[in-house]
Order: sequence, then C-alpha cells, then structure tokens
Amino acid sequence: MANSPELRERNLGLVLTEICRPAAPGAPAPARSQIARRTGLHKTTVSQLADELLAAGLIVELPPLAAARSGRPTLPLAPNPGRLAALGLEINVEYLGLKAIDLTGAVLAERHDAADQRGSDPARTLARLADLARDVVARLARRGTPVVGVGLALPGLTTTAGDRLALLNAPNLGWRDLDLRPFEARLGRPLKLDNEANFAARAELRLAGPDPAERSFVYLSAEAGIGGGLVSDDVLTAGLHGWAGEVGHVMIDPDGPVCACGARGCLETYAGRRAIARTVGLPASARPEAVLAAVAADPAAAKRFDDVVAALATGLAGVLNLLDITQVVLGGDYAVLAPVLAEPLRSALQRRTLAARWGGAEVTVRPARVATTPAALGAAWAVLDQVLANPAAYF
Amino acid sequence: MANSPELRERNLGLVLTEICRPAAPGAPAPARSQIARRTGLHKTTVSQLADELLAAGLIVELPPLAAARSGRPTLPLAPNPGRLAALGLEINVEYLGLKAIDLTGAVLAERHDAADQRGSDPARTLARLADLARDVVARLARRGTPVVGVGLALPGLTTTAGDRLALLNAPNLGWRDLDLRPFEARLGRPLKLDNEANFAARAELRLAGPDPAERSFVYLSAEAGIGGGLVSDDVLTAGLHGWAGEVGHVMIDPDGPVCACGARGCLETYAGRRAIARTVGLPASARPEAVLAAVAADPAAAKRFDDVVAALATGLAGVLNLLDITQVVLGGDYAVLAPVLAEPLRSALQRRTLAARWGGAEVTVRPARVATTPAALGAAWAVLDQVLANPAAYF
DNA sequence: GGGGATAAGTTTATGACATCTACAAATACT
DNA sequence: AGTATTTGTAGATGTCATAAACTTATCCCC
Repeated sequence: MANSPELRERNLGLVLTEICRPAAPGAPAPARSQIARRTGLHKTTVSQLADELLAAGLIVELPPLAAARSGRPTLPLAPNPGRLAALGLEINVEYLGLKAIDLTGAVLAERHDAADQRGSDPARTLARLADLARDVVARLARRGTPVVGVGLALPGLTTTAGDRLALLNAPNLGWRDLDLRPFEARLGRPLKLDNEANFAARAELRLAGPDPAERSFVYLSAEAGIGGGLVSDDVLTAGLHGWAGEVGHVMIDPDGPVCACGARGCLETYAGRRAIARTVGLPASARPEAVLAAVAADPAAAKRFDDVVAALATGLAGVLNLLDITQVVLGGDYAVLAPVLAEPLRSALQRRTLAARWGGAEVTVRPARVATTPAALGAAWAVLDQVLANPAAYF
Repeated sequence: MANSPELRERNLGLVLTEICRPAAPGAPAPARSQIARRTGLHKTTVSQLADELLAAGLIVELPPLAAARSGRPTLPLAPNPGRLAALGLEINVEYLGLKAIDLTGAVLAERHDAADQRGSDPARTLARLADLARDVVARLARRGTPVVGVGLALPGLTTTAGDRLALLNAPNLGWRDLDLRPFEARLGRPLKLDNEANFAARAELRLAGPDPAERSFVYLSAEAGIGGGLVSDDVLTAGLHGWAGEVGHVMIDPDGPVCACGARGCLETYAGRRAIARTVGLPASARPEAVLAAVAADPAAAKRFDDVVAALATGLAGVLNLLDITQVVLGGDYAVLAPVLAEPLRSALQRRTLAARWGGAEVTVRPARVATTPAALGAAWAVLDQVLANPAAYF
C-alpha cells in the first residue's frame, strides 16, 4: 500500500468486501452511498469503484428499493451470483468433503464422501478427491462459473514455508511428509493449505456479527484428536509455523496418562473422542451421538461426563485467560454434544475467567453455525478472501 | 489509508521508522537509497519524504560515509537526538520508575525510586510520580526537548475502553478502580496506559533482531505475581480488553493450592516469588538474589528448585504450543534467576513443544535485554511508536 | 397536484501523490 | 585521465481520491 495503484487495489477490495458482507437479517443490500459512509470513502470514489466492479461483472445492481425515507431511492449492489467460485476441500478422518461457493456465499456444489481414512493410502485418497474436484469444476465451467482457486483442509500440521506446500504430519490419518504441489498441479489452480480447525474457524468468523466479543473466539474441532483455531479481534492467529491453536495438547494434569505426543495429561486424553466415550462408559469407538444419548438418558453417565466438562473447562480457562477471549465455539463432536456440554462448560468458564471476574464479561459457549464440512467451507472462503483483497486480479 | 494524505502519512511513517530502526551492530545508518530498497518506495519518493523530515528537524543528515564500493558515497540519515522525547512511567510493587527517551532510543533521563507500594495510598503515589515526571519534563524543556506524550505502566488490569483511562485492579498494590484522567490532566500530555508486562514486552520487541522467530515470544514478568506479554510475529496480542498474556493463572494442577484468583493450581502458586522462596527453603519474603545464591550453592535447594522449573515448563509448554511460539523472555525475578532457570527450562520446553518435536524448531529461553524499569522503557516506546506512525502530527 | 425538502448518484474539475526519465555528483577501478 | 557505478535531485507525467455543481427521483405538505 505504498503507491496509487495499491491504494486503488485496497479501496476496490474495501468496496467489494462491503458489498459481499453478510447483511444483518432484514437489512437491504448496501447502496453506493451507504458503502461510502461505512468505508469513509467519498461517494464519488465509491461510484467509480463500483462501476469498475460492475463492468467486470463481479457485482450487479439490483432494482431500486422503495425508499423508506424521502429522497432518491437507493440502487442496492450485490455480488454477482455464479460469476466466479472457489472450491474448498477437506480430508477428514471419516470423510472427504467439498464445498464450492460464489461471492454471495451460496453453496454451488457440495460433496460428502463418508469413508474411514485412517491408515489410507494418501495417493489414492488424493486421487479420489481430485476426481471429485475436477467433476465439480467441470460442472461449474459448463454453467459459466470459473473456479479461481482451491483450498484444502487437512487434519494435521501443514506448512507453506518458503515454496513448500506440504502436510508434515497427520497422526490420525497416519500420513506424514506429503508434498502437495503435485495435487495443486493436477487441479490446475492455486492451492491454499491449512489445518482443518483453522479453516473451520474462518468459516465461523465469516458468520460472526459485528460485536468485537463475537469476532474473537476459540474454535474447537474435536474428531479423533482436538484441533483448535484462535481468532482474536477478527484475526486468525497463525503462529510461527501456522500451527497455533493446538488446544489438544494443553496440559490438564501433570500426573495424567501419557499422550501420543509424549507428554502427560494432555487435554486430548480427557476430552478426545475415545476418552469421552470411555469416561461415559461406552466402547471407545462409540460415536458422539451415542454419547449424547447416554448422557441425556443415564444419570450415572451424566455424572461421569462432568469429568469431561471439568477437563475442558480447565484447559479452556487457561486459553481464554491467556488470550483475553470470552467465546468458545464448539465444532466437530463437540457440536453434537453441545446440548449437554455448552451450558455446564459455560458456567464453569464463567467462574474461572478473569475477564468475567474482574471485567463483568459474559462467557459464551455455543455450537458452530456451520454444521457440515465446515473446514471445506472455510477453505473456500480463504480463497475468496483473496478475491476480496484484490478484485482487479480476477477481472 | 484510503486517500492520498493518508498514503503520505503512511509512507512518511515508513521512512522515519526505517531511519529509527536499531541498526545491526556495525551497520552504518541507512541512506536514502537503502531506505528505498527496504521500503519498496521509489528513491525520489524517499528523497521527498526525507526532505520533509529534515525540514521538521525530526532527522538529521550525517557526514558522507567513505564509500566501500564504487559510486557516490551515501549520506546517512539518523534520528535527531533531543528533538522530542517520550516519557515512560512505571509503578511497581517495589519501586517507581521513569525513563525518558528520544527517537534515537537514547535514555535522556532516568529515575528509580525504591519504595514498597503495597497497600499505599494511590493519590500519594501518583502525586509523587507526577512530581518526578514534571521535574524531568521541565529539565528537558530547558534543553529544548519537548515531551510529546507519557506512557504509564501498572502492575494490574487496566482499561482504555470507550473514553475510560483507568486501573481496574492491581491486587499486589491493593489498588482498585482508579480513574487516571486526572493524572493525565496533571501531566498535561496524552497518557498511554497498559499493563507492566505488556509494556516491557514492547521494549524487548524493540531490541529483537529481524528473524521472525526472534520477533515472536512470551515475555514473563515475575514480581509478586506473574505477568506476561504475548508477542506473535511483531504484534503484541491485546485481547478483548487488553488483558491477554496473563500467564500467572494458567492451571498447573487441578488439585493444587487455591490461588488468590479463586481457582486451584495456578502457575502463580508454584512459580510466584513467594512460592519459589518457600519451595527452595527460604522465608517467603526472600529476594530472588537470595534464591539464586541458595540454588547455586545448595544441592538440596537446587533439587527443590526443579519443581519450580517443572511447573513453569508445564504452564509454558501449553502457551508455546497454543500460540506456536518458540521463545521465552525472562523478566523481573526470572531475569535474576536466569542462570539457574533458563537452561533447564529450555530443555524441558524443547521436549514438550510440538514445533520442536515435529518441525525441528529450537526453543529459546533468555533473560530480558532491558534490565532496569523495562516497563517504563516500553511505555515510552509506545508513545514514540505513535510518532513513528504519523510523524507529520509532530512537526 | 404542485412546490419544496431530501437523499442518491453523476459529471467535470482539481489537487495531492508516487513514479518515471533524465541528469548531476562523487567515488572506485583500470 | 577515462569509464563504470552508485547516490541523489529536478522536472514532467499519470493515477487517484476528492470537491463542487448538477441531475434524478422520491416524500411531504399545503
């Protein structure tokens, strides 16, 4: 942002972002004048930029809205549906997921391919995923919707340092050291890579309201392990290698059981899927729905489930205090368990959080708004965020 | 950064920041051409901006440097010493501190007023501090150096939400709900307010090298309690209320002793000043220097000190993993204990950190570079950062 | 039903800004 | 001494957001 073209790029992005922002329920699509007020840009500038976006087909002008007040009625602007799309892919322990969205956020295509990927052959799985992706890309192309980029969510540690694009380690898949440049080449489109929880957190952030407390949260994604994404004031914390948010290996008890990571008493050994099932008195392979049913029906199971809540509260209290955040979003298995998990966890955290004790803040614990393949959705949004940041690159 | 004047403001700040950046040892002050290369701005742009800064007296042109290579010799640019200053104030449990610095980073004035502030009368202490400050401001004014702003570091939770400027709670001082607007008015200059550890972390960040791993760290400040500042990729994490970094209340053991905060097993109850002294076998009021001597001399004390290291390692491993950071900076009492603390803590963290295990990263634990009143220094830098961000406001 | 009042959006002109091109200055190398 | 090389400056240029004036389209009220 040092010279005029970059200033233009930035402002063009600002205007498009404003047009693509999810409207508050009941609110009409924004018009030029409103965008000018919200961005601080002059209305002339907004008009110019909007003209450019209209000419490029990225946005459309809607029919004038019956004016509520006096004055000339507004011409609402909205993203052009189907003008371009982004593809989000997700490899999870139990399924392959795909979501394609356009700038309106509408889901243009969706795939959910249930299959246990534990110990699977990476080459086979990636080939299967590439087939799914190519099929969707071809369908969208026939409808005139180009796919401008692909995001891939993986349940493990990834790296994009230097010119690398690789999965380093996904213990729950049994995958290691997997170069993803060939996969990117096969798709023929730029590939964005990140952890499953980080992408899912992005998808949630997209739906968060304007309140700062709502735009800061810890996203928890429990499947085989516990993943996490940290969002602080609209920004996803990445860390040095992009591995921030690994809540699963916060220490709960120094004398606890040994974790797969080598340490003792990790949160994962108390509140991971298998641990929860065992604690409640079900076989370790029990699904979260079964756990929910047991806890809801059986008082003894409910009592044992308290230990899980306590462990989560212990781990999360530290996280919330450390980052001065007051919201926890439950994803993955935790979303399923939310009916029996959210409220007890909230009240425990309310007691243990410094911001609540000293600042009167309210702790919120809620299930994720995105229910299916959230990481795929977030991966697609990560691609579209690039479009929003520099629309002219996609004219 | 939406229009031309703001672009100018930004670029002017970029150039001044580059000129005020602490040079690598042995490196000469940067010339216009080098600034152009580093900022990406055109050399004519840099010349124009430098002229403005020269005219305003914020920078000076040094005598030409004997050229090492062929070509015209460079005219190094440097911040103008004494052109303006910022004042940093620190109220700590055991002393009042003051540091005044100019854009070169030179300390123009320094005060250290040892006095136990526990249970002191806030009004008296603030009056004393204001006297110190006014004396220094007057002295600097006589030398022609205006003080453009004041930063105040407090050992507790502060708030600047809305138009407030207040200390909410400083348990170790016994202070609560203290409005600082009157203090600001008495100084007659804008007051920046923050936690002691956050400001101290800023001072350390200022001295960090260019390596990203060096510019991300957890700053620990142990006095009566344990404060902390989180710096992730050059950015100090604030959190919703600005209270992020409270490492002292990370849970170490769910069955541990009850902490003053109400929870059980907080890090503070294992690695706070009193806890350390007691663990080592000294009276709870023992100073860290005495602890260091005991641990260095007495093998039994050293053995017991291992428990402190273990507690810190447990708490910090979670922090480092959560934020994907590999550096810990020891401040306050911990800086004193560094000779017996840094290495054992480092090796424990090296074993427990995911980035080290999976990514081959090296964990660093080192004492703070700033020894005396680090928070006062950081508070002063926080003020000067505003000058660097918008120099024209101080012409 | 006609004349403000009001707000949205456009047209034309303006001024600020970074950059580009060309050039002058000052040194090292041969 | 001459040439290459790098720094820094001067004047011209094109881009960009903005300002002022104007048009368009509604509501409100008499």
